[in-house]
Amino acid sequence: MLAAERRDHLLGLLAREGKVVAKDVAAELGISEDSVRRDLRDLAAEGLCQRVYGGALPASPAVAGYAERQSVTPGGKRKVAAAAVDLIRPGGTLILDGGTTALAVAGLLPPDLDCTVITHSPTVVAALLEHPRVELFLLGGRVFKHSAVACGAAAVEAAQNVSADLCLLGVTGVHPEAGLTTGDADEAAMKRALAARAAETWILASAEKIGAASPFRVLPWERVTGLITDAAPDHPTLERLAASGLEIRRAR
Amino acid sequence: MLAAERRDHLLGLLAREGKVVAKDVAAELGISEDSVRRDLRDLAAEGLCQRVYGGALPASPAVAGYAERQSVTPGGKRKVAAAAVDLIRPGGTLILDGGTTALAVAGLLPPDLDCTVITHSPTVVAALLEHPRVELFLLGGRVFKHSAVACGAAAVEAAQNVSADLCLLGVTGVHPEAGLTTGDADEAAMKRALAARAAETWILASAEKIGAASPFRVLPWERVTGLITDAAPDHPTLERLAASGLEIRRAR
DNA sequence: CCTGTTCTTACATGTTTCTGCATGTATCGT
DNA sequence: ACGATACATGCAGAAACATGTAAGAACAGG
Repeated sequence: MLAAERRDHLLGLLAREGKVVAKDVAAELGISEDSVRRDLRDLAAEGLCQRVYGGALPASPAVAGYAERQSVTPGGKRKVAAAAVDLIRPGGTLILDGGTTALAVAGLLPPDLDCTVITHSPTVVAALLEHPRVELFLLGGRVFKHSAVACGAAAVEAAQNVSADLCLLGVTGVHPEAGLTTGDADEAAMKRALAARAAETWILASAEKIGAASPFRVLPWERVTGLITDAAPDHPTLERLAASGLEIRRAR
Repeated sequence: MLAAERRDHLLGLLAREGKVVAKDVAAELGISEDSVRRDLRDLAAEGLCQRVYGGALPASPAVAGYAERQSVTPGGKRKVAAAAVDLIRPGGTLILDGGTTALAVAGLLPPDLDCTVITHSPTVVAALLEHPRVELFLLGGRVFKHSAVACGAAAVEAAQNVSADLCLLGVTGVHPEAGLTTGDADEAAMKRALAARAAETWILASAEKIGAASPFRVLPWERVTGLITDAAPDHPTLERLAASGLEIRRAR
């Protein structure tokens, strides 16, 4: 049992079950509670979890989503990504956000698709390096390590120099009152800047994001063309959004 | 048991089981743990795995994908990269080029090093995302897929807004007459722009580059602080360069 | 075929890091 | 307030690590 494995195990438990009890994990893995506590303390120091008496809870929404980077793309995100690919027109220009859903979109682009992809995510670039026809443009800036994208003033400024037909944005929260939200202020500003440079902006949000709210507002609904999700159409949040006129496309 | 076989075996284990425990592999293959550790260190320097206490874990897909595409990765690059790391001062700002040698530098940065890394390579960014203390700044622009770096007018312009203490550049040719050369004109211009923004510029060139020449000139010798290579000091090209006053540092 | 060189590998050393236990302290539930 | 549990700290043994060194294999040149 490598120390790094323990760490992953703990993060996995946090993501799956929403909590970690030091005593239980120690018994389960056959290690001392001290080691579990030490690991949790380290993870908390990195902002990956929140230490509480008896164990730990997932990190605050501001940094949540970091841990999921390692794991495989869940089915929901893949469905949403597949539906988003249908929006892309050959020969066009696409602004692609960072995050796992956008990364899934990159992976699903058909090999014969001829288009330009603009992104602030090095990960998306890496995923599309092998693509034979896509032209890549990278927006630079200070790299926000938690979500692995460029943001900040320089990145926002770089975004002013591009324009596109379509912008696909991921968010961490879609809420009737709070609107479209994400966990970091700079990231929110960057998404806003991206959306402003495209003729159409679609939001990609797998089911677990619907009804959730994060600290920072990304966009008002008026700036959004539509929403793609795999959540059931009768989800109360979706019904309210549809009633207010937002186009909602169901991924399946 | 050939060294290359061991390497493949380790990569296979990483892919199949998601981890490698140095002790176990040593017992399984009947070799010393030192050899396993050496191999893992080399693989980590090439970005093919991530070293952890007790063994290794798979590298992030973005880095592994790029590193795998490079056909030959001679051991010399690791030595050159290790020598380059010695030039980096804590708290300083470093401009890091793209390419496998620069990637090896990124992989060899000590975890306790506190510095800012500016790069136009998404791969380098991906390699340093896990680094706990390094601050990352990404220079954006059109992505040149062959070498996976941002270049072109936008990237050169972005480079004008940064400055650093040290710039580490890779080249594909080091030749007494042709000078420092590389295979793409835009890439050469980008390297030139990077070098112009740093107080010191060092060239990283493993042995096979010495005496070679590529189509496009990167920099005149006057703009270069020194050269790091693992080629023998009595290499005719190096002797000529040293005679003309260039500082040459031998990696071993 | 021989010789000197280089590279690789294994071992030996000292250092660092990890882990579990012991102690004393803080916090929780009753 | 009390006992029980969780916690932080210090410590010691163990494991992993880096480094240097020496023996052997592979190689190039004569």
